[in-house]
Amino acid sequence: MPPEPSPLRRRPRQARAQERIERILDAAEACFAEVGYDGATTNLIASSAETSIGSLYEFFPNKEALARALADRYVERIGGLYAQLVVDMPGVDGGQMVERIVSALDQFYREHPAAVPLLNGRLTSPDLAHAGEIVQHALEKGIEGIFAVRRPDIPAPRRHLIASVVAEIARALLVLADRVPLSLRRSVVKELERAVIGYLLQAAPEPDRQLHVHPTYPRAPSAGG
Amino acid sequence: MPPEPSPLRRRPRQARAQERIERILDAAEACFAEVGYDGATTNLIASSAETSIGSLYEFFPNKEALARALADRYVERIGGLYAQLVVDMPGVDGGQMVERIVSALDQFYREHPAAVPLLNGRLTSPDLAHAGEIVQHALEKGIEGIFAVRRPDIPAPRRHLIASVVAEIARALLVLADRVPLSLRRSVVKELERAVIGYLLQAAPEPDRQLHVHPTYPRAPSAGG
DNA sequence: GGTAAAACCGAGCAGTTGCTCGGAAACGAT
DNA sequence: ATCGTTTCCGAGCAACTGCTCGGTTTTACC
Repeated sequence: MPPEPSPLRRRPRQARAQERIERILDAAEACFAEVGYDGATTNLIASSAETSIGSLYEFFPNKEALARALADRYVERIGGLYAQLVVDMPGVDGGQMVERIVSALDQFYREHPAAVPLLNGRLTSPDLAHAGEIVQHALEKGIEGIFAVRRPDIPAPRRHLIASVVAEIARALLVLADRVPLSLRRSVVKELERAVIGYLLQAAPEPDRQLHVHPTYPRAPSAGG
Repeated sequence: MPPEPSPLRRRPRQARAQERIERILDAAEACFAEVGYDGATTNLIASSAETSIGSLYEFFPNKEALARALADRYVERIGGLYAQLVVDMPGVDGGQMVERIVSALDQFYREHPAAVPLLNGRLTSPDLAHAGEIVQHALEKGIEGIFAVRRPDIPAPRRHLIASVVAEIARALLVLADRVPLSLRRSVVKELERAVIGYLLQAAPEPDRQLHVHPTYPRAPSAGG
């Protein structure tokens, strides 16, 4: 299935052009993250990349192509994140597995804040439909892959549903973690871990071994290690 | 703090004007739900309400006022939903409590699909900041109120955090439930119940009595009652 | 019917957006 | 230095957006 032509209008021949393209994508990412896809005008993106609107359209045929190119970078990055996780996954217990998945997703969303408006907008904005879909798909596929290593007994369709649910919960709570005062950020991420662990215990209880459970919530704000 | 003046430019004196206002709000809700806030032009909303753009601006000073008025209707509706729940809450167990909360939120989002873009856009669109905030606040306050009845032992700040987390999880998964084939909708809602129950067990385990736990996931698609 | 207020209308204005296009500047090869 | 290609530029166009305003129609009251 090769319906994925390069979103570039023209392939760069010189190094400076390639660098400029990267700068434009970085600027687009920052602008999308700050004011959303609709709010980010192409002129703003160009000037934010310290280039001209003409140069932007020299390489990207339209605004949608910016989102697609960004999504391609994201898919690549997500693949790397999960590949790193899946290799040493058999050696860790359930609680650590969740911890690592959450940590990886946390890192991803922090390094690539434009992923949020991209995923959010995919339902209403035609421009973002495809870009958002492939990112969402990569996220779910990665979680499902890790989960499959531990739980090959669960039928694939249900595994996929569980992966989707985990991906959605993680996205929702990591967005929440970003709006909350910085001092509360870590505690929201902790809640996210609890939510995922709790959900997995309900949705896919392990036959014998148990996920690590935190039976109490902290009463005092002492350092939670 | 009275910074909440009527979002109406002029108060209607005749019944037909009041009806027209309602029609415009209904149309705005439908348009926001279908193409998002930015995508819904005021001209589209007007013609969708089978009225003129002039009539729309006769009553609403600007586009933002539409979102605010819609948010006001939502807050009112949310209050009603929760009030209905909280009265007979002491008599039900934890699992039923979650079931009712989820059911109420499910009903709310289905009857008011524009709440989703409204809440999503509140972080990036200045127009939606206030409208989204008050709806989000109403949702969290409602959940927190119900939860407070059952768990007065949990400190208020943590109760609020838990309520926020539950509200976010519910929103994320109910949106997911709407994109999935209709035949899968109920099963996604079921996963939402599992997620909330699992999260509450992890985040706020009850001293003696236990939330109702579903220890296995369904192997066959037989009617899950 | 007369009349003043309320309600309604839609062409069109000012501002913005995505994007084009003709030409200038930088580059690589000779 | 010369020339063809690649890169860069930004004024400005066509389309669209939120919104106005002068005027018409409907209503309530006499």
